[in-house]
Amino acid sequence: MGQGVRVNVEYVSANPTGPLHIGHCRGAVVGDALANLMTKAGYSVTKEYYINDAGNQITALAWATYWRYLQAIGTDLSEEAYAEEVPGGLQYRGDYLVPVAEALAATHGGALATPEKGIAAPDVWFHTVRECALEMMMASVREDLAILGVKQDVYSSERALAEAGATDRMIERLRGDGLIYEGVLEPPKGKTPDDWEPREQTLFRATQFGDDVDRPLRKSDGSATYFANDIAYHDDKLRRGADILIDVLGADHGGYVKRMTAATKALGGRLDVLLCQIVHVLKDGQPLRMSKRAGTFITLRDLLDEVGPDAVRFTMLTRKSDAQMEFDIAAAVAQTRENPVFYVQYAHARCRSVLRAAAEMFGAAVDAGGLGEIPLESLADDAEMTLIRRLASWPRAVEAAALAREPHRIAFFLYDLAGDFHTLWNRGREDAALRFLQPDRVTESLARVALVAATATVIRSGLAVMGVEPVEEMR
RNA sequence: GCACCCGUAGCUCAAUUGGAUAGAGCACCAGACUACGAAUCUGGGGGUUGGAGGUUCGAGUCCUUCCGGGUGCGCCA
Repeated sequence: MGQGVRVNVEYVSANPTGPLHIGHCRGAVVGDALANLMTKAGYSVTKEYYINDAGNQITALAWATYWRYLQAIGTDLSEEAYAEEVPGGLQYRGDYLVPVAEALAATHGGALATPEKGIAAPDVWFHTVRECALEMMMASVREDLAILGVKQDVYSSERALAEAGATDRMIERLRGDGLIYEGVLEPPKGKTPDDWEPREQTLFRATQFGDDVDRPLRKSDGSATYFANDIAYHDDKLRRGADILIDVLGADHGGYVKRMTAATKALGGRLDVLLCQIVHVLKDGQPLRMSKRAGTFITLRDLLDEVGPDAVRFTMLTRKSDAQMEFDIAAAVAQTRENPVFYVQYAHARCRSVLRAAAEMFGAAVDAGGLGEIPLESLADDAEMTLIRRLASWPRAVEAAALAREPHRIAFFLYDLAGDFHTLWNRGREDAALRFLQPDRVTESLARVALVAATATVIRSGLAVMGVEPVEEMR
C-alpha cells in the first residue's frame, strides 16, 4: 500500500533535562508501534527523535549541574546562596544530576570552580558543563528507550540546526513567499498574562493555512522562538526526503497542532499529528499523582522495572491514543484473561505447544514449507472458519490501521484473534474430533497444524509491530 | 473567553472511517476440568451511544447548539 512513500515519524523528543517519565512513555510506545505499522504496510519509514538542546531549559540544566558539581568538589556554598546567583533560579534539583557532577569532578577536578570552590566565571565552566550534562542526559534517555525496545534511526539537534542557520534561511524563504510580516499580536481573550504589553514581533501568516492567529517567529528581542526552530526542523525533515511527516505529541502540545500543520503546509509538505492523551497510573486502585516539585514523579525506568517492557508496550496500545487512559499496574502484570498481554501471549504459547507436539508426532511434514501443500478442505467447523476468516483479514487490518494512524487496532486484532484461537482450542475439549492432533488422521491433523502455524505467524507478526516479544511457553 | 481531545452496558474500553440487529472483558446469573497446559471455556441478562436539533437511502461516526471531563492559549520549550 505505502509503496515508495517516505514517512518520517518523530516521537518521544523529550527535553534532555532529566530522565524519561511516564508522560513520555505512551508517546514512545505509540510512535514506535506506528512506525513499525507503517513499515509493515509498505511505507519507507524513518524513526526520529528531536533533541531540544537549545533554549533556556538547557541553560538551566547547566546551572543545576554546576551546583551538583560544586557539591561534588566540596563547596561551602549553601543551596540558597547558590540559587540566588542563578539567572532564573535553580530549576532542576533531582539526584539524577549527581552522576554528571561526579563525572565532571573526576575529569576536571576543581578546575571549573574558583580556588575557594565557588562559582567561577561562566566562560570557565559553562560550555563544558552543558555539553557533559546534555551528553549524559541523552545517554540515559537512549538507555531507557532501549529497555523499552525503542531505537530511533535519527537524532536531530535543534541547536545544530539553528547554528547552521536553518531557522534564518527558513524565515527568509517564507518572507519571500509573502508569509512573514512585522506586527503586534492581540492579547489572548479571557486570560491575559499579568505582564502583557504590546510588542512588535516577526509573525508568520499561519491563518492563511488554517490556524486561529498568526504566530511569532522572533521574540521582541529578535531571537528565534521555539516554534521558528521547529519549523526549520520540519523543513529539514522534508528536505532530507520525506513525503509525509508524522509527529507524535503529548496532550500538552494540543495547542501546537494547528500551527505546526499550517507551517508544514506553507513549506509545501504534509504533516499528520498524533496526540497522545494523559495517562493516569493506578497502583492498588489509587492514582499516582506526578509532581516534579515533590520529586514523586514516576520514571519510565521505575515502571519498566515493575511491569516489564512487553506489558508496558501492549497495555499502552490498548487504548485509542487520543483518549485518556488509566494504566493499572496490577492489571498489567495480571496473569488472567483481563490482561490482553497475557491472553495473547498465552495463545501464541499454545500454538507453539501444539506445533512442538505435532513435530514429534508427524515429523518432517510439519517443518517449514511442508505445510504449504496440505489440503485444507477438512477445516469446516464454525470455530475453525471463524479463525480462518480472522487470519484472512489480517492484511486489511494492517492497511486500515496504518491509514488511520491507529496502532492500537493491532492490539485489539490480536486480542480478538487470541479469543478465536482459545475458543477453538476449547472446542477440542468438548468434542474430541476437533482436537488438532489425531495420530490416525494425518491429513486432517496437518490441515489443523497449518491453521495453528498460521495463527502463530500472525500473532508473531502483530506483536512485532507492537514491539512485544512472543513467548514459546508460559511459565 | 477561545482552540483542540474525550463522553458508548454498573465499571474499563471496541466498532473495518457513513453501512445491515452497536460488540468484548470485568462484575452478576447458570454450566463445563480422567486436558494436544482449565492461568481456560460455553450460555444468559444488561444500551434512547451525555441532551436537543440537522444532513443522508442509512449517523456512535458528519454539521449546529447545549451539558460534563481533560489539555493548552505572545517575549517557556
